[in-house]
Amino acid sequence: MNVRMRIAPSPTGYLHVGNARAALFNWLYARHTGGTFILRIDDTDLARSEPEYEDDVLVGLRWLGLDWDEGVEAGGPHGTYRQSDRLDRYREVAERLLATGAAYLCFCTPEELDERRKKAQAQGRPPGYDGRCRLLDPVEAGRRAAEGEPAVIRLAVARPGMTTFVDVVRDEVSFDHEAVDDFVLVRSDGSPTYHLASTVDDVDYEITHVARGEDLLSSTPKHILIARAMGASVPTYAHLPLLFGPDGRKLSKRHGDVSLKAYREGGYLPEAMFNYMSLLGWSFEAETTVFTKEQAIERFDLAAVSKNAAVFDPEKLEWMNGVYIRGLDPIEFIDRAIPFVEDELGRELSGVEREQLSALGPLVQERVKLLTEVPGMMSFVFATALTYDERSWRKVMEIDTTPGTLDAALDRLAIVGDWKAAAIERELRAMLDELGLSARKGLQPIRVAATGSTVSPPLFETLEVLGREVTLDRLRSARARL
RNA sequence: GGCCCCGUCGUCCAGCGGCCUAGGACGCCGGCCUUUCAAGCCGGUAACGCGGGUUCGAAUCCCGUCGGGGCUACCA
Repeated sequence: MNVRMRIAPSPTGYLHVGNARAALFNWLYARHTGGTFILRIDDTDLARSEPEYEDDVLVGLRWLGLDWDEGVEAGGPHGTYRQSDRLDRYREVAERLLATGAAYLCFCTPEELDERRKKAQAQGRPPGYDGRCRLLDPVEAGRRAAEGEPAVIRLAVARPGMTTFVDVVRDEVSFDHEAVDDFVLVRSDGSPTYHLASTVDDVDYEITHVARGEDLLSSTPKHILIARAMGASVPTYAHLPLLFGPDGRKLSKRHGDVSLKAYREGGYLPEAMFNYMSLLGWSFEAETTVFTKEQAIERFDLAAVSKNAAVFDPEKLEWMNGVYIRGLDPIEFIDRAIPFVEDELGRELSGVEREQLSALGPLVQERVKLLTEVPGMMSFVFATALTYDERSWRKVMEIDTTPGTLDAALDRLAIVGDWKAAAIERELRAMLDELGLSARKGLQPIRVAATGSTVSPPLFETLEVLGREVTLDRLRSARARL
């Protein structure tokens, strides 16, 4: 059987990391099985759907490296893969279910339903719809609807009854139909509900495996019932553990950054994001946490997905991002970092500046966890008038050996023959000997003078990149400021 | 309230009846290295929610209990 899986986000907001994780698991399994991965846009909620969000979904998935074989922008045998283009189809299915008696018209008003629900809940009964309109004569009901009386279409759920299915991650799950009410398929304005649209699409697109968040577990009997009523086969379901925020609740906006976009712009590498997210509810192997996309595809299995919810841990993600940054080819690192530097600078870098950046690149690369940290770590190179970090200045410039150190450094650096890190180091170490200073004490003033901070890339290389003129200039300025 | 799901270090995972005096990773703490900061290396901290069974033997199976979560819409 050819595996066909889909991810069906609603473009009502930026791509959520929970959805991105679900997309990732679907993609991994599709790739693992040599199946087909499909991107469908569930935009039945016309009021809240925005093109900007749809765009963000596409950009986000591509950024993560999740390519789709069918769907929006990729095409395929099923049209546009957008629910808003299939309204007629949902209507058609609903009419047929109505005709076969699998569904019925309901004229209860929202107010009545609300009232009855409250009462049921107060009495400890299942709060769902009580099925009252099911008793109506279909012909009579049809006439009322034709006359314009507002009506919804509900599925006639078998009662008594029970729906049982085997969930790939949770094994067998059953729902007594006591708790599955005759839910709405089509609203009184003629629009399909999520349950109808999503299930019809899954059937029409011949989806074989539905892997989605556990929040949809209790809706699954509804989807199975619709598929069966359509005379279609039921896909295999896999309900993925939910992603929690640090407070142990479903990850949502109030937890801060829940959009993938925030991570894309926050200096994270897609490889790291991919790796980290794949660990939320799954493990590559007991002792291994860092692995490639290919390795993940090779080993991924829905049946091995964990049942318990996972807390999204930003600290571990950041650590992992550092691992991936350090693993980057130096050229690649600079290429990826440059946009962040230019963004911070508000202008493009010149050729010379790019070279300086490249020279310092490998030294900075192993010191950052996020690409967004690069500008802060390199900006001193481009500064025309250096600003000193106040704490750094107080800590090392206001001690009594500093003036002498700077004077000595100035003298020695002026005569360094070949302005290279090795020569600079030789000269400065000789200076330390002469002054009887430890490297720790003697080099810090030079660092602060040259970079403005006690924290910087290694000093000798840094001075080499700055060049003799700029270095001497900065030492003089600092000396004058003492 | 009803239904459903879940319960191993603070967090993410490993464990699927004996290999467990419970393993890895993040974090945290300490040390080494060191021109700062990182990185790296070494070491440490820390968990089977609880109570009953089943079994020669239970983190692993069963029941209960407690706890957490999800759903409960003419949202998705």
